[in-house]
Amino acid sequence: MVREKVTVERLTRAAAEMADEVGFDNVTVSALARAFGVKDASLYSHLGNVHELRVRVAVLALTELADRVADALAGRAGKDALVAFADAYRDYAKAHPGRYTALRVDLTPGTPATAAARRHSDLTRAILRGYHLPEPAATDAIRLLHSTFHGYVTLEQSGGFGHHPRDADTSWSRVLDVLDTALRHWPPD
Amino acid sequence: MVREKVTVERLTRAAAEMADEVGFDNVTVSALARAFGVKDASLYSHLGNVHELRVRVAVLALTELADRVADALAGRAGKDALVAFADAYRDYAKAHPGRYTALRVDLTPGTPATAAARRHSDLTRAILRGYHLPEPAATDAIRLLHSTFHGYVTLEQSGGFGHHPRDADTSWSRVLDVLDTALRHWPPD
DNA sequence: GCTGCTAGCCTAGGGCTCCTAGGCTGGAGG
DNA sequence: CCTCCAGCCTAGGAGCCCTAGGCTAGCAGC
Repeated sequence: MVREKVTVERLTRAAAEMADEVGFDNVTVSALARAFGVKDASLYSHLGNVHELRVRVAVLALTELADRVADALAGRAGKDALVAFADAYRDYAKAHPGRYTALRVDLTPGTPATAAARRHSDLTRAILRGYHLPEPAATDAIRLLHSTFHGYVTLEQSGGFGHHPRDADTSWSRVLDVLDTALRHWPPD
Repeated sequence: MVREKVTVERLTRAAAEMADEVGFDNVTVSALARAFGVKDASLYSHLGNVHELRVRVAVLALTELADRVADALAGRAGKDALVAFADAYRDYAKAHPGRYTALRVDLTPGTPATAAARRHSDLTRAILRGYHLPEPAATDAIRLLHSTFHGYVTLEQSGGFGHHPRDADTSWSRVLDVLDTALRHWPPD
């Protein structure tokens, strides 16, 4: 473990990595201090409290996820965009389970988290551009997409699909087919 | 607080109530012991460790939820069954946020949790009876439904829908309409 | 009724976590 | 050169999880 200069940014990144390795709930101020070769009390020069650390990891994750999704969406429309978004989302969650779990922390309004969350919501809305849904159907559709992606990834992560032989990847692409159809034939009113 | 005889069942129920009131993560052995007017060390005559307590609450919640859903499904088929299931699910999560959160604990196989989880999965499958989906489409459909319900409820619970004026109930019934359509026109193969 | 077992409480205490208070120091800026 | 302060330290309190070991009341068997 190379002993780096302690900064809030480095602490946040280290916490995110630790979360992916040992689980978000096992990231503690003490463990982080140990990783930096420093006493835990010392970290309070950089952090207000544990909650701030957790929120920082959540914002980091939200930002990274939005970046990936934005990349994936670039130049795509319609089902292409839907699948790219969904895959980027799911791949991120798989690659960074701890960071993904961090997204569940209470992001009380007013924090920089709100901005990151808005960006995320805007990106989800961008998927719909190819489907030409008017409001309020668009909002309902976004909620459906977000719920399904989040739910699928969460259940998969917690092993909810392991009891059945059907491959989770296959189900996933089937689910995306169905969502695409749903968006193309969204009921009026 | 009436001081009741301490039993595992009473501890579990009290923990579930406490979870709904102060959040699942704030249910501790110490707090539970205080509620029973007893020292925390005393609870270890009844419980092996905190994890056991959490799993017990999760199993309690899973069982209660399965009961509600089973009630809701009785005598219904098709979209009726779908909506009844979904509403029972969402209503339970709203009424018992702490218990619902408990369902996210790792239910390692082998525990009585497995049985409760299977019952839950069987009930979800019962919804599909009216839609006549063959395997493996049925499994994919169950995964879609479960993901969407779970995701929607989780996001709603964590305030994810609060930023937009569109009513969460309205979106919910729209989502159910769309899922019903999807199940009726599930793509072949 | 007496004896002995056990369920279920207790105190004591160790280890980890979060966090506060206050002290020391090395290096940057005046 | 001297001052200041960022950023480390030690000390310590409080809460939580859990173990070890002791006391007691009530029940079972004689």
